[in-house]
Amino acid sequence: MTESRRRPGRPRDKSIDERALATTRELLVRRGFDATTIQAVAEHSGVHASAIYRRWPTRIELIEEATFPGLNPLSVRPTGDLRRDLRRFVRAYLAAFGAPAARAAAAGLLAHHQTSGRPRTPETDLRVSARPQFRDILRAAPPGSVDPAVDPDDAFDMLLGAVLARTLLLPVTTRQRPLERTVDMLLRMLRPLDRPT
Amino acid sequence: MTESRRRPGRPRDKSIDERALATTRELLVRRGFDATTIQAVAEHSGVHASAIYRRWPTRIELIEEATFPGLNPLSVRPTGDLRRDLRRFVRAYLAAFGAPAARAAAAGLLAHHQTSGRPRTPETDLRVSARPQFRDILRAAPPGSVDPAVDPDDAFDMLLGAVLARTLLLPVTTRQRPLERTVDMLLRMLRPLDRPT
Amino acid sequence: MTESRRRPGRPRDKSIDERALATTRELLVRRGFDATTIQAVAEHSGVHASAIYRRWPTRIELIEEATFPGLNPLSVRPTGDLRRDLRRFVRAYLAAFGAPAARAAAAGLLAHHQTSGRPRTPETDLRVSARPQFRDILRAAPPGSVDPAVDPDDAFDMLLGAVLARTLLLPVTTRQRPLERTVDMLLRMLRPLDRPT
Amino acid sequence: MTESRRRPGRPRDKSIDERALATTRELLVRRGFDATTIQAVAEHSGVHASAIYRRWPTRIELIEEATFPGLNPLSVRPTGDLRRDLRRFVRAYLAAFGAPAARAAAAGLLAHHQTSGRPRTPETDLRVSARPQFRDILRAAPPGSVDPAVDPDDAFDMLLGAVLARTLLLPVTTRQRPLERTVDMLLRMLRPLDRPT
DNA sequence: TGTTAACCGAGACGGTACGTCGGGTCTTCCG
DNA sequence: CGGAAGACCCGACGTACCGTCTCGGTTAACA
Repeated sequence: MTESRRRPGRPRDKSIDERALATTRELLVRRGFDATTIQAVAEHSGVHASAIYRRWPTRIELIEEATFPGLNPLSVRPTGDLRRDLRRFVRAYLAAFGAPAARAAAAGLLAHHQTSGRPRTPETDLRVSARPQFRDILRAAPPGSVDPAVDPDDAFDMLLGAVLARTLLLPVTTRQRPLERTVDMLLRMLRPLDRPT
Repeated sequence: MTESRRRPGRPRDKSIDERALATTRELLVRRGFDATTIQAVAEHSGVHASAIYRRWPTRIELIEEATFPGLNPLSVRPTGDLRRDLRRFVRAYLAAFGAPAARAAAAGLLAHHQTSGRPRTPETDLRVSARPQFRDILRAAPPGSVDPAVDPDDAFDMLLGAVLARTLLLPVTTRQRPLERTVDMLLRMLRPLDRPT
Repeated sequence: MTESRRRPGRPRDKSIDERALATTRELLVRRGFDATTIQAVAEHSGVHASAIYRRWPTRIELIEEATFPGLNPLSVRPTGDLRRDLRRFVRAYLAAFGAPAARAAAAGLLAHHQTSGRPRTPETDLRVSARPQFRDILRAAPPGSVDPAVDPDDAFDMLLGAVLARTLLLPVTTRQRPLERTVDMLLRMLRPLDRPT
Repeated sequence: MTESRRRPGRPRDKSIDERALATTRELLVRRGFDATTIQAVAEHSGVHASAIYRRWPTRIELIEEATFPGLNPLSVRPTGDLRRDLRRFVRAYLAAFGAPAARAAAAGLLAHHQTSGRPRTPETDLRVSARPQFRDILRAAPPGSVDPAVDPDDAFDMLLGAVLARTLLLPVTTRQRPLERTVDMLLRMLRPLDRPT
């Protein structure tokens, strides 16, 4: 209810938000993070710079909203089929990071947050945290398929790293390693060490 | 021999290089990538800005040399003891990325190179490529300890990602996950699938 | 009426124009043309350099406006009394060139325009052209006091030269030759060659 | 004898002086005073900048020597024919100021000396003073042709101004007013006021 | 039917960094 | 010692963004 309180005065033009965000993404992909300045967005979008500053206090926040808008877009309900769950999870995870604009922005955002000093947990920078979902998947897996000695966080770190590596290191145009190979690596990591007859 | 030919003209003052690079690293750690400007380095180091521009045409190149100077500092001769080799490898790898200045610079450099358009292989951005050494280690491992079905590059990508994640995501001051855990994960990935006799 | 249309956007702070111009004149007199840099004006006036660049694209234009602001400040209505008209004319002319700041700037401006290549008539450099007024004065003189054989432009050139010489050659502090002597020289030049009884 | 004392060490290469001066004049004419920098002279002449600094401590002195080398090139022995003497005098005077390089340099040199603060007499800046010669000419004129009431310095100032005006105000390429007109103006100034018998 | 508050565009404001260029001085090696 | 080369310190140049601000004019909801 508190949300729907109409503010007095002239309402904002929603189309301005959209045009600004779309142009931001376009510039990120075509010109890169450094060149995605507020003035450049203003020029290319036709939205005046002050209308942009009215919505996003700094260019960082504009870029953040343009690339990682929602807080947690991942919601995969585990089925119990470990390989299938992991595949869907990795796919969803990559979808967030894999969008060209997101890939172009990720490193810049990380660089900025490196020093911003505000309270940070590892993944909040990119507004994507999926640790709980990952744990749920492992918990739903059939007994014997996941070694209880493996710390889920350790495995998640490896996965997060692999996704980041794909995102940050490869130019936007490069052909990506097939997703299935990453899932394989995960399964290998998780399975129990050996199975005494 | 060809190298030692004295160049004509007044020789450069080596201490200027050192002071500039040291100050650059210091600023990266204390103020972060964005604040490590050429003028800031000039002020804090006492080196005049033009002397800096004479050596590094742009601040990016200054930061690169300050943080990832040599091309390939990793050289680990495999002993055949897989766990030990991997441990030394990961440690050496982390040493390159783990230095506070390097951690502070890495994301910024990646962001910049994202669009610089010049020919890039995945790791050249940070001037660290260790794929061949990694393959050597796997090759030297005793038979039966590494599953031949595992593509060494897949495993290396996971490792690189894990290192990157530690580097980029955590603030400089954060306590790191113990290195041994990462080595464990790697060993799990590599070992052959057990077959019931 | 068309003039007074309010321009959109935040109006310029008029006091900035005044402070910058005043400081420019002051520096010209006290430090000279070469030392009257935009940064020096910024420092001494408290006006930020970017506010100066917003108004005058280059320091030459700033100095021009500070020293020879209007296009044609001379307007002397001839009375027919030749000596009196000339005296007032020369006085007005000297007033434009005689201001200390103008004297300090004139040579520098001329030096700059020597090569600027843009379309130039002799006096436009210093934005002072008084040829028409001079001709009016001669035309209004009583018959017989001005030799019709004298080309007014020739006489004007001599006058302009004399004024320039006073302006450019003498240090700002030097005592000037009395104005009346210059008027005398002009009258001598203009009068008819001889008067047959 | 004192002059010919051979200094120890390698003698200076005279051709360097000439090349530097010639290039300086060329640049003055083609690019103007501001663009005639020491580095530009070095590049265009092939003479290294340090060789130039060894000879002329500042660029101003280089330009001075390149444009107004000798101290007093005017020496016109009066013949008593006033018009002829004046014509030769004006011609000689214009020859010094009229050379393209000199015309291009004059304003700049004046601007510089405006503030240099060292003891200055009016014409020393441009190293040309011809007041004494001018007085000699008037003195040698036949009685009755020069009004004794005219202060020779007043007349000389008018002449100097006229020459300066031609030099400074007109672009290097402009067609000049014929010299004879200037001589006429001078004669008009000088002749006695006619008295009805 | 006005108020009224927030919108919109335009653009000025104080700042900071950029990378270039010129000024003169100094240091090195070579002839 | 002269010459060539080039490093050194210093400071001005003009551009580009940053994020804030002040305007006049517009647009809806509310009184």
